[in-house]
Amino acid sequence: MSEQRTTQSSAIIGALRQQLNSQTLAAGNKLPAERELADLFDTTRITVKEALHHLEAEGLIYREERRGWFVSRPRLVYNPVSRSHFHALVAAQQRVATTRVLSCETVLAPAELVSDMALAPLSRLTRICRLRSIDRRPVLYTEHYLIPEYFPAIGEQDLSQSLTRLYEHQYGLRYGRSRFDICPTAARGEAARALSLAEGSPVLAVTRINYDQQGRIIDCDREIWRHDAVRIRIDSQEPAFSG
Amino acid sequence: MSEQRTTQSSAIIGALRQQLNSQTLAAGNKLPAERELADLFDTTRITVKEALHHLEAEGLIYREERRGWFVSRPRLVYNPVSRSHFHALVAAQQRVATTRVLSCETVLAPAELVSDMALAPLSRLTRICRLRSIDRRPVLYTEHYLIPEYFPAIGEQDLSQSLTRLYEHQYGLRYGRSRFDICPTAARGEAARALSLAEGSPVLAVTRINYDQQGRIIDCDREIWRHDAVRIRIDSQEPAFSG
DNA sequence: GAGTGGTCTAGACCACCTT
DNA sequence: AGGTGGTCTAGACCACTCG
Repeated sequence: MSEQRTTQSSAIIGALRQQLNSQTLAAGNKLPAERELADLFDTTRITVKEALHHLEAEGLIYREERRGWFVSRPRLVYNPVSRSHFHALVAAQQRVATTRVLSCETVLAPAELVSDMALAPLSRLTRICRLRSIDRRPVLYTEHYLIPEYFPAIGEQDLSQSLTRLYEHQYGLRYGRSRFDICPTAARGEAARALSLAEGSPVLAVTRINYDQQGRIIDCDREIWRHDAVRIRIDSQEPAFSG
Repeated sequence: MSEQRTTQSSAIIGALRQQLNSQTLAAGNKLPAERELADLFDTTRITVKEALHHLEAEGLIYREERRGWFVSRPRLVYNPVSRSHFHALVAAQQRVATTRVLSCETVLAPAELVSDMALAPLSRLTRICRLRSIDRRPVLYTEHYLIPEYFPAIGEQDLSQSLTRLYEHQYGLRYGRSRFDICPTAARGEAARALSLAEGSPVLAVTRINYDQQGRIIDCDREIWRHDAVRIRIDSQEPAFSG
């Protein structure tokens, strides 16, 4: 029944958790350096890291590469099904959103998308990469893959706005049904760098395949969320077998 | 543009990833012991652990406490909105499901549920804890909190079956709407022990508040999934602002 | 240049699982 | 009893960020 063996690292976790709960360490604050914490708790950096990784996994703190550890802010409540615009959603939760366009180019369709989007082999897609921040902290890296035929000259548009809105106003395309995949995994490559995450940090990947109102696939988007920055909330009105 | 600095740990990650892709290490296999890997790659256990944690975060391998590291099986594709029964869902994906009832007792309502479920302070709830496995591997720990008045003598029922079915057939209660929260976090306490996860391992928490067809809250359930065992898939038929 | 985390060495003892 | 991961020591150098 031992609720928790008191290891050194769990003692550190407990102490920090208390400081976090009592707001002594408030959202956005920087934690003391790992070496400083090691001195404070009279142990080594490895043990301190162990404790920090634990709190990171819980989402209470986060890292920025070589900058230090920080106290997480409340998670954004996000409903991928409702398609609310990112900036509006963030504003509604009293936070400040920014979007930075990283790139927009034509690329060979990645192998997994060829099958997911039912493309001809060696198809080309327009890829738009963006980085979105809340309160100046990067929390979401997105890649949109568009069928080029439907979106001529999209590179000349303002891509920092809602793409959903752009699709509709500029190209007359509205979403019909979509398929979402939500998958906990690890940050790698471009996404890790953009989010200033260490390779292998836990993230939440949301992949969406979008159809228009005629049932044609029009694009696919991959969202990589910092795992501690988001909570997905979905309201279902009627269960599948109620009728 | 350095795609990946070649640290020792990334070399180990690469080597293991290759073995995993080529099925040399096939799903369910046990990896060599950490000490053995350290010898193999001529490094220390800490560096090996670093690499293993990385692959664990990606969901390619998993740990069982003090038993070793194993190759993950394909993720279960799960749609929480559709409410399909766990055993049926798993069988449809050519896997074998088992359910073990851990406990069923009356408890004081946890503080967060008092507000989420709009209960009177110090209310009592019936809590049912279960552990569900796929192909003999525990992957899902669930806690159901029921309003006791609606479910008299539920402790005498067979609780290893679908509770949804039991609600309907035994108590005449059918779900109306529900609210889901999906949140990546870390395993703690009872859930960690039941899933034989180390405290702090990443998990996916799915919390659901269920209303019946008259709009009364009837129960709340918390699901803790091993993060590498599941992929959530939701098909949306009509976006919120299409009509 | 100072400070930070990222990586790494070469060990050690302990708690728990398997046989 | 022997093997495994869990925890820990006491350092070290490197790469990157920031002022």
